[in-house]
Amino acid sequence: MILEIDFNSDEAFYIQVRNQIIMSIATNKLHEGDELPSVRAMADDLGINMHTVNKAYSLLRQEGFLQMDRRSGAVVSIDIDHLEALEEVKEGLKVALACASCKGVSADEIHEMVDEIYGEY
Amino acid sequence: MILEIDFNSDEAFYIQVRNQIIMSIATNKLHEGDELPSVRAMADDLGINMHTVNKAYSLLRQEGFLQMDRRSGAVVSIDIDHLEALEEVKEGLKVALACASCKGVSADEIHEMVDEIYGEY
DNA sequence: GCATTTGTGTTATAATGGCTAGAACAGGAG
DNA sequence: CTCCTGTTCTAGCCATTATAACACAAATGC
Repeated sequence: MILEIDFNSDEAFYIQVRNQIIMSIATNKLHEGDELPSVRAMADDLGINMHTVNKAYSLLRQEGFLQMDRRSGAVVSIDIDHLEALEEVKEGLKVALACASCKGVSADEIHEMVDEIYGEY
Repeated sequence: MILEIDFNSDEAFYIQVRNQIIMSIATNKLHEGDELPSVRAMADDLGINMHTVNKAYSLLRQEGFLQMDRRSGAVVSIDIDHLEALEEVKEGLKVALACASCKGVSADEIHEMVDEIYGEY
């Protein structure tokens, strides 16, 4: 578990932690069943507050990426609801692709990017 | 200009306004040179504060979608920097696609979605 | 022509809520 | 009992949102 916080980013710390954990799962650096460090250990590592990590973990649990238990800590456990996932991804894509389209990015360029990113998974 | 604010959303009002204006440009409901309503008029329409709209307009100006003038108000004026646009789009896609991949969404399904969304532009 | 009114974005100030954090609490493991 | 979990309580700070007053430009009335 090697995450990095960008203290100058305008993204909230807990969002950065959440995103990096999701990307770690996607890139196979984290697998189903892996235990994450305790909120304190992770917080010390990153130089942020335990609460901020806890918030990230809670969000990930709510989004179906983790399960949390008082004694064993947080465990990667992905809850897949395919239809819901498709809907959520699509909502996110709408805004990003609207931006892209306005700025003259073609559909082909988007497809290339998608393949490039998915190539790492 | 018919926008709608979701008062229950966790997205800030000014972000909602910004996103909808960008999507309106992408879907050709707004065109280069079109004048947007004054911040007061728009705010009254949406039932929010003038300042919130002003913040959205300022952000859009900073992102290269609008130009603002004290007398003529806000005008759609797209400043295209293709390389920068590609980079920004890619950053946004990374997180969204990581989520998608974790939830079992295939690259093909993403490509379908991209075509579906881009079909409206 | 000039004063007034109306409309524009801007600035100053303040209330509210989310993000972050420190300290103390509750419960299981060794 | 001691150490390690996550949880709750409390508080400071900053972004978001809002009200009021300002500064400037255009249109209106005389």
